[in-house]
Amino acid sequence: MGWEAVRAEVTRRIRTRVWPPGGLIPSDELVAQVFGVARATVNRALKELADAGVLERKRKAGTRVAALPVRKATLDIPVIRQEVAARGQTYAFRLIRQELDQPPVTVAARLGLLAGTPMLHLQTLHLAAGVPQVYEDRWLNPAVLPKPAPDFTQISVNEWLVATIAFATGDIAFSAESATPEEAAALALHPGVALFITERCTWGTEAPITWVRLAHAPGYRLTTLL
Amino acid sequence: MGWEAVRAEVTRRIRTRVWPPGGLIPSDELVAQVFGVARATVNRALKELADAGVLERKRKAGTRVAALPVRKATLDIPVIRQEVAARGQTYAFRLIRQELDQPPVTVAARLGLLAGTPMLHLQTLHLAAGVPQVYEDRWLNPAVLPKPAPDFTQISVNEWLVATIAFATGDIAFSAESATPEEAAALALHPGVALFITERCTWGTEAPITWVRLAHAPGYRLTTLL
DNA sequence: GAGTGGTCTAGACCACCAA
DNA sequence: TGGTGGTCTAGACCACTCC
Repeated sequence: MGWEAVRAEVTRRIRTRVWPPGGLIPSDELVAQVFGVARATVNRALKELADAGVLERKRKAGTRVAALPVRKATLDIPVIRQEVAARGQTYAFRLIRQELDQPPVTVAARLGLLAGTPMLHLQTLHLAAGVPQVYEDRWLNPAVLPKPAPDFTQISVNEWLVATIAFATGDIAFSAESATPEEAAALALHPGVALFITERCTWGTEAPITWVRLAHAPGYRLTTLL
Repeated sequence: MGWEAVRAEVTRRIRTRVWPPGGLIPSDELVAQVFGVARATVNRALKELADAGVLERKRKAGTRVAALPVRKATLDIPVIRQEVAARGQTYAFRLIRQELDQPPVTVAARLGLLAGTPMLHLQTLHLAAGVPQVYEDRWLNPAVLPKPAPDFTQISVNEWLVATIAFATGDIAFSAESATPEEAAALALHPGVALFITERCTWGTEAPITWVRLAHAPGYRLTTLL
């Protein structure tokens, strides 16, 4: 009996209400004895279920079946080039603007920078098979750039970042907004069209790195398994 | 040196290009010797990094630093009531319609049902502090209902499902769409406004369960840590 | 075929925290 | 403060897959 079998049997007992929602299940030790496996194997299985939101584990308090399980889904955030390539289309990007400027207060605040700090403002259009797909509005902390700075007309900022500033932390937000005149023009759409927006904030180990807003052309769907 | 320390040291070596993108890193065995820990500890740390998309592991081929790391983020899909309650607002819902009908072919196809199969069509409005938040359009397989059927004017379909049909699988998709006249009316908005759409498909162990489309009022953001 | 990661075991110690 | 989950170890066997 492997840890997957343990997980299967535990979920079966939960589904069939042998272990009802909100109820305590026996300790790892006891479960291990009953199932005839090592405690580490039970631990592995129950940890997995806890990560998935099915169980709640607390030292001393024991393991409890979640009353209202919060479903957790794992999203893949792909690099745009790969996403386009995966559909068998040719990828291209166009750097629309690149200049040092003062970011909006909202952006500076989100990154934790002083409002007056100048940042590199980059606007990029990403295309699939020649058709505009994503309009990217990015503010980049110039402090993270090497000297001389990379040529962002040749390598997209996004790809330079993932290849260079490895393993930063950050957060991400998804929303729906009507296309601004600027976005509509870049994506060749009518203003007001509903756009899927991805907004990302990234910090390195020492300094804020970048804030970016991606406006996806209509038809874009972010999907995942539940 | 615990597994978190191992993970930290490994990410440091990747960040500092000691182990460059695309390159092989030493075998678990060797890393364990060098770090002076058990192989299981190394395995735990490297598995974590592989799950996060930082490493690619293959038997015999070894462990490789991902060339273009695909960021993975974990989303929490909360029950609407909890989401509203978490903001300190009172939750309410209104069942707008409930009738047996033939689902659109797209819905039947997604669930893998014959096009002619009648399903329970439910439309629900979810409110926070009296203000419309989410318009829910749901098709439910009547085969999963007990007899007599629950009173969906008293308990929301969503909550009845999570409490009853435990541990189903499914998929979920997010997109942005302009409000249909129906949605605009229900949410008290102008037609054409950009709405954040969640579309979910759920299967039980034996039969398809439900297809649901949630239209979120403007301002809704789905956020997570990267 | 052989090297690698995946898993299991038995035992141990520790950190946490509800009782 | 004792019970519980979290982690580590040393050793073992297995499954996969590249060579």
